[in-house]
Amino acid sequence: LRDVSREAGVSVATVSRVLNTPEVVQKDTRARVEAAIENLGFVRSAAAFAINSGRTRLLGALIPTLESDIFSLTINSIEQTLVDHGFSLIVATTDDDPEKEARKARELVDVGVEGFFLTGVEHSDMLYDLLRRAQVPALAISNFDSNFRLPTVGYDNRWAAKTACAHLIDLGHERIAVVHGPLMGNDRTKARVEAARETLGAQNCWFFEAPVSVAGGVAAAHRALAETASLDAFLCMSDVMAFGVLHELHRCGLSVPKDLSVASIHNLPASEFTHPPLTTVHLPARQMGKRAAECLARWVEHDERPTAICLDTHLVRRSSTLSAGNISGSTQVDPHKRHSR
Amino acid sequence: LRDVSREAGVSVATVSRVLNTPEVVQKDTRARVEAAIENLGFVRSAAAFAINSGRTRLLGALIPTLESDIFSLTINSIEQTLVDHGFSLIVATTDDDPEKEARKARELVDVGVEGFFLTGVEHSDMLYDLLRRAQVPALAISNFDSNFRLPTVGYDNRWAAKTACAHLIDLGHERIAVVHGPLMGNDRTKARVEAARETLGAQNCWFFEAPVSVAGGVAAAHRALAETASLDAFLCMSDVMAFGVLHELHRCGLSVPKDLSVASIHNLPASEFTHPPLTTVHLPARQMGKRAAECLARWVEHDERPTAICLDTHLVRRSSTLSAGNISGSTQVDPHKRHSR
DNA sequence: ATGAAAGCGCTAACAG
DNA sequence: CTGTTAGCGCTTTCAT
Repeated sequence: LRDVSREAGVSVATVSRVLNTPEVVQKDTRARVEAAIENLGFVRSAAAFAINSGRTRLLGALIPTLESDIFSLTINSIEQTLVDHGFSLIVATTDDDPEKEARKARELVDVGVEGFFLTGVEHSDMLYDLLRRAQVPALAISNFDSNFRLPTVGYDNRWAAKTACAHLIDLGHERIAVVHGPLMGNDRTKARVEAARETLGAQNCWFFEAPVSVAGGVAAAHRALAETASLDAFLCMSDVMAFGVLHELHRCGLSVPKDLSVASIHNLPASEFTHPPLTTVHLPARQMGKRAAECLARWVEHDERPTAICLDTHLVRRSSTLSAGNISGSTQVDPHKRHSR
Repeated sequence: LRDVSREAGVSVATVSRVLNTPEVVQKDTRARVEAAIENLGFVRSAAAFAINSGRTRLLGALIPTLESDIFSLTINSIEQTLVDHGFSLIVATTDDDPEKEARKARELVDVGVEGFFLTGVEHSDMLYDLLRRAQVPALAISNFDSNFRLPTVGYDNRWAAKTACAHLIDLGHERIAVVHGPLMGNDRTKARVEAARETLGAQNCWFFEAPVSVAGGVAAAHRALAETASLDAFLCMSDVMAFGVLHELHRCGLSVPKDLSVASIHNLPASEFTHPPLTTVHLPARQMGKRAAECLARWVEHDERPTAICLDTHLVRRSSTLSAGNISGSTQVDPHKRHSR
């Protein structure tokens, strides 16, 4: 910047002005300065700018993983929305480990983020402590809880699970295998599983935990089929696992929804095109990203602490569950055919 | 920091020391300072640190989108590897638009990134200009080209396409529908399509462009079936599109691989569990992320400009293409059954 | 409209 | 081992 000022024959103050408030500097002076900047290929120091303005225009997102579509969809949406507000996004993955989350949060504070997107409502005290000390606004996504200490922008995971359960019950299903990812450190899954147990009744459901992946779904279905007689339906806590369940069921010669129904939660773009198309509870990942980004941007920018936002979830009925018209007696005796319709 | 020094009754220099080189300061002094830091909840200013050290520990990734598994897998891997090197990752999406890419790159330079991951080898001059002026190292991923002006860490897209084509030809297929995403701004797709045209022979293949998504694959397959008689096989330039093709074929009552073969490129985690499991050319996304992250970290840290890295790709044969044993005459006359075996 | 000068919060010689 | 001091590169009064 000093070089530029010399090259243009003006003071550093003037150069700084054409950088920040070009309208206050005379036209020809500005032209000269801009030429100098161009010549010297000057790029202003981010650090120096930050130290004076107190602004870094950096936001951080702490998410379990990017390998799950639900999060990559959300993050993509957050990033795209943030552009319009002039922010850049640092992503950090936590693998649903609160310790790791706190560690990475610390690193993000150290590089100067002005705000955080956290996932869920289960965090370590170290993280809360950091947030308080560094005075950094933080939003929790993927969950809705108006009583949580941080503002939440998300959906009601319990409700989503209940919706799916109610649908299965409506269809007359009674014996249900619930397939879900690791409970450890994952409050969203916990909430869904708990809601399922309550809605279905503990004696009507069997729980199978496996990694959140297609392969995990395959493994869970395999175990469910082996360990549980006369199942009516599968309820998966995430679509990717449902993909695996569908695959395994097909491999075993079981027909969906004729022999068993499969319902899920997420509604990923691919879920419309499975065999058969998947009945699933839609979770508005993209919309959530957008709303969360807007909230945090406003919070950081205008110091307006947002209030919790609850996004709508709803059942998308497709053909992996019986259509109401089909609920008439069948007389299958195969152990894996449903025993009640 | 001044507050801390006052609270601890030492100079700011000492406080700075316990922050950076704690071992050089006396045990009890250090304890006092640390207590003061704890009391006041002091967090050092990232900007001030950066202005002095000249380091931000920030790297930027410019990718088309996070909504495609191949990129989210890569980014996930990059982020995880970077942690070990003490870097944080800013992600910015470009939608394969060089202008947008250059704009975002500019923003990233303005927030102080020390290095870039770019996608592919097609970029705007503005971007190169920026890279030169800001003196920021940049790596190109998803592609291998040892002659490219920037170091590349990727795979040979032409070779990947050729591998898939060769497999289809080996199987005796002659009339092939090539399904691919938008060519505009996407050098990876261009390379694959071009290689396919050369390998297959222009008179043996038909090209169908659609969005890179399952729905896009469905649409492309629909058009291919309607517009082209007696197709032998589908070659998809990305697995997600193959998922859609498989779906549409099944919907039309066509059997894979009996009536038509389907081959693809990517080998996503889900591709093992389609119906039938997908024959596809494996692209090592995670490994690429890891290698790229290591290269860029080393470059930024030790000023060692890396040399291009070409990662291995290989065909993963599954059942969406005929097994060699099956290549015997069939006498179907349905217009969409293959005419030659 | 422009320049001079005082910091921003911290690090790094250099002195003691 | 610890304190003093001079910046780092820029923004921002306050004069002119």
